Amino acid sequence: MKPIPLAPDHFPELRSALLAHYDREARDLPWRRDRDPYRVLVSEIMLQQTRVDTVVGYYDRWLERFPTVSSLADADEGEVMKAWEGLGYYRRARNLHGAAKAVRERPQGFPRSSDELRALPGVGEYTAGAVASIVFGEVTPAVDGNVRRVLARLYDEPDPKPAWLRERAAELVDRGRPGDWNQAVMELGATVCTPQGPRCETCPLSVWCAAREAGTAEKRPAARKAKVVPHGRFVLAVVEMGGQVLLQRRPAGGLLGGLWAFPEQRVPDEAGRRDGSGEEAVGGTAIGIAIGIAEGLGLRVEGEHVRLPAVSHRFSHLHATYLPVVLRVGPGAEGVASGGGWQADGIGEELEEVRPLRWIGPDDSEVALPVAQRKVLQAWHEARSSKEVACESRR
DNA sequence: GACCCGTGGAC
DNA sequence: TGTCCAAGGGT
Repeated sequence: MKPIPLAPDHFPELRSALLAHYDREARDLPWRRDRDPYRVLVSEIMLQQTRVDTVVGYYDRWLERFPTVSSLADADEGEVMKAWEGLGYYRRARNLHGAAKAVRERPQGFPRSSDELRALPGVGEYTAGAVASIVFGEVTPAVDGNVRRVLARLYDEPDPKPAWLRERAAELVDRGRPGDWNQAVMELGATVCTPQGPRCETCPLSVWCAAREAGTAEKRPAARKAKVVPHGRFVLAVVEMGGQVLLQRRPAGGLLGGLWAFPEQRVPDEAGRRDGSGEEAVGGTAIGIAIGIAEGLGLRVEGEHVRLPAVSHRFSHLHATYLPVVLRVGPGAEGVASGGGWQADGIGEELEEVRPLRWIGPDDSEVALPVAQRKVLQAWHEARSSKEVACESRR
């Protein structure tokens, strides 16, 4: 069947076909149960660069803990980060928290237009369009990765530019059901017009699809060349005292910002070693570096220092190898994680914790830890447990 | 436009 | 095992 060249004359028929498909096949997702602006905003922020299956659990727990925009605005930042733990791109959590505070400060309440939504932290062009169309019925496009792929195939365009995508998406939006339309295109991209193995046989748009006719669907849009991901190595100071370890809160803004982690120091990477075995090249110096980290925190280490197995972790833009070293400190070290305070940063109204250090146990469930740090904590706990067992057996 | 920013699942 | 990449935003 030869496709019909897609002209504006065909838009009404195309819209009806996709909306009918959506009405029939749409997945039952938690954030589709109602059109509460706060809930839809939460879902859209969580869904940024994150799969639906991953988000569902976080979404339900989040709304249980922060059911309204004001409850989120009033929440402690540590609790917000804890609720986001494991979801990644942690700046989203702080931005969502900031957005809730911004909404609370608005006399008009929740922003009702895409332009106003765009002013909230963490809300860009896509998210503003999605919320405005879904919740408030604004006739505006929402171009995400799915929409980009669907349009690239529909027009057989190898390298669709943002401006071109915005124009195509805007002219196609269904005037009566803009929110359903935007979700329908995304849903099609996620379930039918997939990156690999698109199911053109079942696609309601196939009769208009130029890529299907040309046999180029799977090549549209053209793949971007993969970048080489650099490797980094970090010595971690696992400072142990009385069954607890010392964590430091990472500065907001950077990698894993706002989460708690073992104090670290980056060490030069061994050229050509990407297999994670390069830690041996550091040899005993890792312990010396770890001691330096601890001393920099005002701690005096004593007794035996033991290295834990290296932990490899892939971030989106960095392949990290962590070299954890367990250090012992004597009584009196509690003070490094107390006596801290809060201090204005002199710019905004936010308070910055002066000494973000704290002791935690192996089963701590209060602080938000990155996945790799959780692995190190677990390795420390297991090493410690096995040693205790060994001591027991000698008695 | 390029780069930074997490994680887990599919192949 | 390596590779891709998923309902992007900020700088």
